[in-house]
Amino acid sequence: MTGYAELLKEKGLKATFQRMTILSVIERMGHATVDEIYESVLETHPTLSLATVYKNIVAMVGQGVLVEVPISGRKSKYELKKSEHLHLICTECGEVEDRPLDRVIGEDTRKIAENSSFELQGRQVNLYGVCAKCRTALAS
Amino acid sequence: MTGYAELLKEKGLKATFQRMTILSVIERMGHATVDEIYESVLETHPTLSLATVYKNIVAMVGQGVLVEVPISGRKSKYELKKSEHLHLICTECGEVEDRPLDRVIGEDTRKIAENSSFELQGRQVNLYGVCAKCRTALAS
DNA sequence: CTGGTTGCAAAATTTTTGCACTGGT
DNA sequence: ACCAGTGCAAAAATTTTGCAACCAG
Repeated sequence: MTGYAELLKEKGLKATFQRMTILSVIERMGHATVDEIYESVLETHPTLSLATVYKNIVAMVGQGVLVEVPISGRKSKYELKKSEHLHLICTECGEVEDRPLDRVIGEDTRKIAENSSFELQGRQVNLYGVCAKCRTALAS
Repeated sequence: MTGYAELLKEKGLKATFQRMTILSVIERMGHATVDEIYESVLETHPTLSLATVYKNIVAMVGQGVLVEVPISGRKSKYELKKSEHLHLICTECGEVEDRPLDRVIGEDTRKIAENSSFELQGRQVNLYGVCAKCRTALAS
C-alpha cells in the first residue's frame, strides 16, 4: 500500500499524501481522466485542489510514474506506468481495458521503425470498438 | 483538386470554400493541429474564423472525412481518412509520418479483440521516438 | 428559396500560473 | 530549516455556443 512512497522518491518526487491519494485512485480505477481523478480524490481528501491534481499529473508523467493515454474523441486518461500493453477502448462507455502486447506486434513495429531509421522509444496500440457489456446493453 | 466537393456531398456536407480550404491544408501538411490548420488557412482566406475551423473539424470527423490522431503530450492532429496505417511520431519535433499497417498487426489485433468479445471498429497504432532528422540535429 | 453554414462575440471548459503558506525529508 | 509541494484565486488557453447574415444546392 505504501509502495508508492518509494516509487516517488526514486523519481525524485516527495511522497506527499496528495500524490499517494492520486496514485491509489488511478490504481483502483485502472484508467482515469483528470476530473475523474479529482472527483474521486475529493471523497477522501476534500481539501485537495484541482490545481494540485494538474501539477502532480504533469510532474508524475514527466518522471515516468504515470502515462498519458490519449483517446480519440475523448479526454486523455492516465494510468500507472507498467509493462507494455495495448488498450481496448469502448467507444460507447469510454472504458479502457489492458491486454498484453505480444511479441508479434513488438517485433513487427520494431522492424518498421528500423526501416525508417526511427529511434523507437515507445508504442501505443489502441483498439477502438464496443465492449461486451455495452454490446449487450445496446441489443436490449 | 475538386474531388473534395464530391467527398463532402457524399457525406451530406455542403462543399463550401471553407471546407475545401481546410481539407487542402490538411492534405498538404499530412497531419495538423487545429491551430496549424487555422494559421495555414488564414494565408489564403484571411476572413475564415477559428470557430468555423472548429465547427468543421467536428462535422468532418463526425462524418468520417477526417480522423483525429491524439498524441501523448501534445495536441491532437487531424488527417484525411485513408486506409489503415500506423504513425511514427517524433517526440522531438512532433512530426507524424504514416507507414502501412501490415497484415501481421491486423490479424494479431483482430484475434485479441475476438478473445475479449470486443467488437473491433478501428485501430490506432502509434510509435513514439526520434525521427532521422531530429536524431542528426541532436548529434550535432 | 431555404436550410445548412459562416463569422463574430460571448460563454463555457480546461489547463496553467503566481504567490504566500505548509509540510516532507 | 530548507525547499519542494500545496491551495487559492486569477489568468491563459482551448473549445463551444447563440444568433444574424450568407450562400450552396
